Amino acid sequence: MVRRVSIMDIAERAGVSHTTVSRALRGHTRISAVVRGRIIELADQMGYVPNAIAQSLQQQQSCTIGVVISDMADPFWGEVVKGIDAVCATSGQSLLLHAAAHDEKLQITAIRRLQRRRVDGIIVVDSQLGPSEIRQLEASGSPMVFINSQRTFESTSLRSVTIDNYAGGAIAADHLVALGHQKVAYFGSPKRPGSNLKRSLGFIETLVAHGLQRSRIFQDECAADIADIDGGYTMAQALNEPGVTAVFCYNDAIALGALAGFRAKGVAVPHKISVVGFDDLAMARYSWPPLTTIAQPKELLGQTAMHNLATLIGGASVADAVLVPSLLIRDSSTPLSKGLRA
Amino acid sequence: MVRRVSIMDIAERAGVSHTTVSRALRGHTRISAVVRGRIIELADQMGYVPNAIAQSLQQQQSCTIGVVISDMADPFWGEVVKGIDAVCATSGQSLLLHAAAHDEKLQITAIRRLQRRRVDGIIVVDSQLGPSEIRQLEASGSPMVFINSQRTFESTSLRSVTIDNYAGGAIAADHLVALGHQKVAYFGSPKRPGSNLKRSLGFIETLVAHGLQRSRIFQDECAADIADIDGGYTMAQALNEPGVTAVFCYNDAIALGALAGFRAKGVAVPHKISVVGFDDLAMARYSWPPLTTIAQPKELLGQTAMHNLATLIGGASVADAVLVPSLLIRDSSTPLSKGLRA
DNA sequence: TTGTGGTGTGCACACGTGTGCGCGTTCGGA
DNA sequence: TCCGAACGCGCACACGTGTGCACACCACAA
Repeated sequence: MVRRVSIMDIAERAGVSHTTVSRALRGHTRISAVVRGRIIELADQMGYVPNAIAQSLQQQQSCTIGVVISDMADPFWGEVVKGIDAVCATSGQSLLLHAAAHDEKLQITAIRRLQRRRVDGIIVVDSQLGPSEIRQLEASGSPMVFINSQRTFESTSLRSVTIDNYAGGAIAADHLVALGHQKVAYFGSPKRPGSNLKRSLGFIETLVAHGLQRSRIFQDECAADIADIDGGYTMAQALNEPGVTAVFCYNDAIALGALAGFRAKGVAVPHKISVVGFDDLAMARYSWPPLTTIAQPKELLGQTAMHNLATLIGGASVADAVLVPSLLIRDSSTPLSKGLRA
Repeated sequence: MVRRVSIMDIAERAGVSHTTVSRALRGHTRISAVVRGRIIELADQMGYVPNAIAQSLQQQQSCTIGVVISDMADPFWGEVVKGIDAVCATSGQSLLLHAAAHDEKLQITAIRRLQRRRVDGIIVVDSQLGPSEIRQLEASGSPMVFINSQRTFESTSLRSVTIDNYAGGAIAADHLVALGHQKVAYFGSPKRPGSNLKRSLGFIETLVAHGLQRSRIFQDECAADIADIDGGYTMAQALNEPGVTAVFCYNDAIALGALAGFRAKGVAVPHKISVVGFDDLAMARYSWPPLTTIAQPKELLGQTAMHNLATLIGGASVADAVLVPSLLIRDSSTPLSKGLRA
């Protein structure tokens, strides 16, 4: 930290007390115009840069938001953070970012570090914390918002913003039924049990509501210790239920892997089998074929979280937010009749 | 910022001065074992969380690194930031992130904000600052490292980490020549004139060195006001030089657009034309066909930048770093003979 | 002349932490 | 017994900023 000019330095040069300098620069009313003018000019000339750290200490607020993210390089979370930042920028907040892979200990450590830095609030994306950790965090008193957390919780300082996973599954089911598919599969992931269950439930129950028999809905799940994309590849290879003409995947990563798996197997997508993903990753547009998917409003997710966190910091209360995903039709899903003709 | 327990509170409860508490917690030597034990226990029991803001003020260093990034959602920069964070995490630093789109004013504003926060150093990724702004920043004295900046500069506190763009272009040329291509094109972008020039120069001069005539090297450049991916699409559509069998693109975004453009035009990649990109975006793996590209070591870029910045902060001097890209062969490029046979 | 009210400025403290210096105590050796 | 050294701890200050209160000054009216 380079030694920089302080208001004391300016005060000395201007022949006044640091109090006057502080007031002049912050636009206090009862300062004579000439003194204010001289101080402002002097500050500019001396290259004064206010010390936000000292201000934070004095004001008891840091104007900083802590964000805990599982993987910095994940484009999905990148867009969420973009949404968070957009709101922060308007309110003059800064973003303190900490990575913490999918590990409870690491996440807790990251949160503790942010609390040491006295952030005004914390946003945790993709949290996998258990009930005991959450209780512990609640005691710390920091306002927190969890985005797409796998658990729900009841507390005054802890809130969540989630996507409606059940609705997402239902939308996928509606889409495939509308296309005429009669025998379908769900490719799940055990790594995020909460959302996986809801997506599959929304999918299956809606299919049943449309009159499909449960015996015509096949389910598979990849191993927990491999990457989703590899899991998708494996499940596509392993799928040997005759007559299955459509697959709904837990997320786009699995779907992209499935596309590769079906291609390697010689099964044409979408002519032989339709594939639907979830998330709308940036790369879903550029896969072959471009992926039909249930799109999450990623930036909105971040914006909403930040907005609600600001409310929490302000001392007011907010409700948990649930955002609805939307169907994005591309080329990896097609009507059954057309598929059979091909 | 919630009111939290301070060392004064602990001191009061322990019946000692805050000095003793501070020393006990920081592992000072000349503190009796029993007092230290009691204080540590008390601190734990009272839920003491050190105030990093006060520590920063006292120690005159914030243990915080500022990062200015053009677009939070850009997966390329996501990986770079991941590299930065990896090094930061080992040294206990935190990351203060500010977004600033491709705009000199915004970038300067972001840097000023970080300086107010008294970050120990700043990393600017994808800077587009002009010479006058850079001179201005130099005067501010903060150690800074620029990643893939479009300009070079000479200063003690400013350093750069860049990819060897010329070498990247040369590698692409070597690859296409080795595949037997005799007439090729370069799809450029005017938005980043510095790196665009170097990539094209490395590409063209190497081709010439391999004996190719300049008249057999076709160049195009997209408009500055559209997205790269759309530019790639347009250039692919517009390409009507007969006999061109390979295209090297300024980056993967243009290459992905070109893939779509050629597909729409009915030109098969790679059978009729080979396409090579630059960057190795995550989605380059999942395009159709998977994209051959000149891969940038993105995480290494971030790690190196952070490493050099730490050296700069430590008061030592470092040289500018230049990293070499590598060829990543996928399916969008193929030998000429095979292409003609197909 | 005195009282009143407004204006401009400074003193002193607060925020939470770390540390140089000094003081009192204890301990060991001569 | 005495003295120096080591030990254990607190005072007071520093870091840079903001603010409640008090004070001096001026203008104006009574």
